[in-house]
Amino acid sequence: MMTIAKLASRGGVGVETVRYYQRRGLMPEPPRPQGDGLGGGVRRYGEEDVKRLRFIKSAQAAGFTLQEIGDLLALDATDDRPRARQLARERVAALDVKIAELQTARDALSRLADDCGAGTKGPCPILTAFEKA
Amino acid sequence: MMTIAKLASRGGVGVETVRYYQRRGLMPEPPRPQGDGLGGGVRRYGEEDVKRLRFIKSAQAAGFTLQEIGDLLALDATDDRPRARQLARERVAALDVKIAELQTARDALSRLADDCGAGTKGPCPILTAFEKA
DNA sequence: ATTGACTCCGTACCACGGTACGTATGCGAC
DNA sequence: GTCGCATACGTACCGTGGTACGGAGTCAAT
Repeated sequence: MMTIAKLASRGGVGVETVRYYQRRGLMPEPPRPQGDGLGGGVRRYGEEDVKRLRFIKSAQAAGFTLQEIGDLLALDATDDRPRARQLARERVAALDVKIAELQTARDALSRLADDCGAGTKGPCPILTAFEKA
Repeated sequence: MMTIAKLASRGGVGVETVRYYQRRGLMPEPPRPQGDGLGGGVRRYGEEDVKRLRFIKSAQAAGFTLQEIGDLLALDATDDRPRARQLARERVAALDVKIAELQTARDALSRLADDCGAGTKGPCPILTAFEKA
C-alpha cells in the first residue's frame, strides 16, 4: 500500500493530476481509515490503482478523451462486450485516419526540409509545402 | 476579392476563427478602404489569404501549434533557410514518434476488439489491453 | 511533544483553440 | 433613402486537461 505521492510517481503523473482524476471519477477514492468523520486519515492505494493510472496514460496516447476513458473504465466492470468492441473499433478507425493524416504531413515536411536544403538563395517555399498534401 | 465570410468558407473555418487568427497575427488584416478613420469600410481578401488559411489547417494537422505556425509563416518571408529546415526536421522527428505511438495504440485496440469478440462471457479485459504496449 | 513532510480538500488559475454576443457601422438591392 | 443582412470590433465565455495555492489535519521521527 502507498500514499498518493507514490501512486502518482509510479503512474508518471503529478499528485494534483491523480486528484483531478478522482474528481473526474476516473480513479477511485479509497475510504480513509479511522471511520470517515471529517479528518479520518490518509488514503492508501494499491497496485491496481497504478495499473489504472497507466491505462489512462496509454488510452490518452491512443487519442481517447478523459470522458471516453471514463466510459471504457466503467465498461470494464460490466459484461457489455458488444459495446466495448464497438468503442474499440471506432477508435481503431479514427486512429487509422489520424495516422494516415500524420504520415502525409510528415512526408510533406520531410520534402520541405529537403527542398529547403537544396538551394541557398531565397526563402524556402514553406507556404506551398502542404499544397499537394 | 472577397469578404471575410467567403474567405472563411473557402478555408473551411468560421468567420470568428479568421478574426481570431488575425488577432494572433497569423492572418493579415487588410487595410480598409475609405482611409481608416474609425468605420472605414469592409476589408477584402484575395487568393493568397485562402492559401494561408489552408496552410494553417494543414500545419495544424501536422501537430504544429498556432504559435509554431506563426513562426513558420514569419519565416516564410525571410531567407533563413537553416532555421526553416531545422523546424521542419524537428517536426518530422516528433511526428515519427507520434505516429509510432499511435500505431502501437492502434494495434493494442485492434487486439482488444478481437479478443473481446472471441468469447461471450465476462467483461473484455480492457484494463489490461495496453499493458504489453 | 514538537517539528517537518505529506495529505486532504476546496477553489482559483493556466494555456490552448476557439465560439458567442453585442453594438456600431457599411453596403447592396429595391 | 431605407431595409436588411454582412462586417468590424471588443469583450466574454466555452471545453479540455490539467497546475497552483492555502489552510487544516495527519503521521513518523526525534
